[in-house]
Amino acid sequence: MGISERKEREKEEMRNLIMNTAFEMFLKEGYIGTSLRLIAKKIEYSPGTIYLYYKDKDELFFDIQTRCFQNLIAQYENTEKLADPLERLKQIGTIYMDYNSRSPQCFNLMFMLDGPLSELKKRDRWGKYGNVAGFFKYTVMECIDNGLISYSDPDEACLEIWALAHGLTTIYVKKSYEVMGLTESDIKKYMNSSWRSFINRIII
Amino acid sequence: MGISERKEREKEEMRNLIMNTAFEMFLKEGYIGTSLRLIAKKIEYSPGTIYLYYKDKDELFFDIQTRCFQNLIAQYENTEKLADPLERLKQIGTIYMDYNSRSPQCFNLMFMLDGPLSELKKRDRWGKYGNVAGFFKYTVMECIDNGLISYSDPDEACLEIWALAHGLTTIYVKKSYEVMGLTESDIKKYMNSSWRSFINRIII
DNA sequence: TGGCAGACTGAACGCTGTTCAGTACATTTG
DNA sequence: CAAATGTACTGAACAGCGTTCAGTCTGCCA
Repeated sequence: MGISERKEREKEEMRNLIMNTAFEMFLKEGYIGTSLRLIAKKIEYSPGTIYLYYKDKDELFFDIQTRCFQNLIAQYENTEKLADPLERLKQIGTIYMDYNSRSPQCFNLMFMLDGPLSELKKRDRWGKYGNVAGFFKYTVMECIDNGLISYSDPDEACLEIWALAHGLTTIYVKKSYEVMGLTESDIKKYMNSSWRSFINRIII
Repeated sequence: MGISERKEREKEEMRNLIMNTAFEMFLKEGYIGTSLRLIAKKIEYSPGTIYLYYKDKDELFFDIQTRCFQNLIAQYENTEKLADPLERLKQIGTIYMDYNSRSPQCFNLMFMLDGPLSELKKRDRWGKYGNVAGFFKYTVMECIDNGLISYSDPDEACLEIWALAHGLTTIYVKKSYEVMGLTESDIKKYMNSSWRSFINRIII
């Protein structure tokens, strides 16, 4: 059945076309700025067509969110090779803040928007394997097991360490540092020093 | 000129009516869920009327955001009386996380939405007096001056301490803890312990 | 070659923020 | 007191949004 296979392939290609176009537009304009009508116009199809490939906007942006997570994971390619868990932990934070600062729209979609995130939970994508959280938790546990950081509960350790990096990133991306009268260059500098100082505090 | 005064008063009352109604609806339904048309319907006026009192939706929600900040400030009424700056610092974090967790929509408006925040900057509301940031910074500086916490740069100290509380709150409000496979009761517990443990780490 | 299945369209629905010509009433003026 | 002015308000209209669906068009199979 070569024909049905070709149709399957064409369907896949169309989904990819929509996804790639949507992702590109999303990076520039964000979630709200990327309408299905504009995506349709860009790929020169009618708005209704997108609904033949995606149930609704949420489903499309769920896939975009997944890609954002994959991109984040990809940043850790070289980090995984590091033998020293503490060194790994340091880099995880640095890379996390760096990637999210450079891709604020991805950060928004992954952690700031309510919609797609709840979808993520339903679909149970937070598996143990191959995702960022798992890698992070594994590293933290290794640090604890080797007596490198002063935590006993891995979950609490993960949350606290993540919260700092996440908080710094959020403050940066949302420009909340303006509340404190700081400039963008201030916070960029402080993000690095704060992360270093925090790591030093938790090292045994 | 009693008439013009009455008109002034009526104008003020109308603005308050819009604001109070909008704020009430906003607390329940959030920024996106609160449309000008629904506000207009609730106060039994036409949609166009709101534009006689507010330039646009952003300006209205800027005022709502201001109220959110005022409410946050109000939480610190008793805290300001504390003589011990370290005790004050502890409470600032606890109250911050508590208030924002109980009023997630306010938290969103204050720190997650892009629009009104940039307006805030333009209008220069981040003054030194009477706002949360000022009180926080003053407390941190007092801690440093009295040799209570191991920081030298007040700005870095503020940012790092805030980042932790802010990160924990963000993770809670946005339910991002689900990424780590944690439940809501988990994070509630960990938010308190993480804050305590962090404070202990920075105490000299 | 006729019929069918699937891809696609584009108008339509109800929603949004926003604008503005027109109305209706209160106040000021002649 | 009547006319003119001013202002508060309306509601239809515009352009955009996500979404639906009757209808069309085309390529495949019998």
